[in-house]
Amino acid sequence: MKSIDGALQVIRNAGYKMTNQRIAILSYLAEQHTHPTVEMIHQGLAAAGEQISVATIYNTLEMLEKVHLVLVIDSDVDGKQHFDYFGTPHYHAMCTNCGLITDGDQFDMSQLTRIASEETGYKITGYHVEVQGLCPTCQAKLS
Amino acid sequence: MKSIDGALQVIRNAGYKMTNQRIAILSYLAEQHTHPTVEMIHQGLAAAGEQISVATIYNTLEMLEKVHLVLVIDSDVDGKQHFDYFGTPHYHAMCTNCGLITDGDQFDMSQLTRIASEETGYKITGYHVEVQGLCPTCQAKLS
DNA sequence: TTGCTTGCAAAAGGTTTGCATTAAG
DNA sequence: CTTAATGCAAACCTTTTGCAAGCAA
Repeated sequence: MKSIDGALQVIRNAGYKMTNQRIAILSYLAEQHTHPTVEMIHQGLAAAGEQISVATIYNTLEMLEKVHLVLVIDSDVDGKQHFDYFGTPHYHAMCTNCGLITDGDQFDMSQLTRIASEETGYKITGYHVEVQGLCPTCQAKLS
Repeated sequence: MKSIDGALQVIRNAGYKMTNQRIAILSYLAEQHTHPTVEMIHQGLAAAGEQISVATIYNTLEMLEKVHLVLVIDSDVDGKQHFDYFGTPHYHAMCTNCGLITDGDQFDMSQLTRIASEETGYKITGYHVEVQGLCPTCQAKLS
């Protein structure tokens, strides 16, 4: 489980106020090994006794994305946004059958921003690398 | 402008019927240098005198994605699906300000599927690499 | 002829918005 | 105090769905 101390610092430094809701959402994200949707966050917190409105969850996640503490993953499998509270650079593998999202870090993406910047002229601020396929469970299930 | 002959063959081989709507949509995609949304395709075809329902456009694009002739790009900037009728492997640069999507092919992604397959155990069938940032136009506009 | 494809319109459902209330700094 | 953040519910809008009619093969 990741610590959220550094994250709280980033949020304060960006000039945002610290609220109980933001701490709760961040704590929830830090202890998840999944890539939750807004609905999952909402229900997960509700199950823990924290009633936070979906509007606030959307607001908070948007803020967290702005300060680069979370990554948004649009799933074509379920059509929902999934959120990734990440520490180290990594790519995602998404199962086209069940929608499972798995993290990976063995692919070196250090050159991507440099090459993309040179080729397109963009001022690069982030990236997202994803592979699609069948997860091990679905491979077994469908064989 | 790309030829659609090969694409038509792929569609037939996959067992789909060939309709005027499908040919029109494919032709439209082939002559675009943008990454159109369903709405853009619908209006673009309407402007050319082709009235095709959005339901059919959605159906066709889903079919084209299944046979790997188009790529779906979920834009976080406008919240819509953009479609990419592609020939060669490439990555995308998306402008976080105006939503412009630019293609690039100078980054070698040949190892991505191999490494991802080994690391995650997925049976990889596709990938999507995207960088976010400010396009040259927006850089000038915001400076 | 067969059944995939189209098209219309309604429904769905994730996300956004307006505004009054609350609380952080 | 001042202003940002929260919460509720309605509104929004892209995408999906059901079903009747049309058209490839």
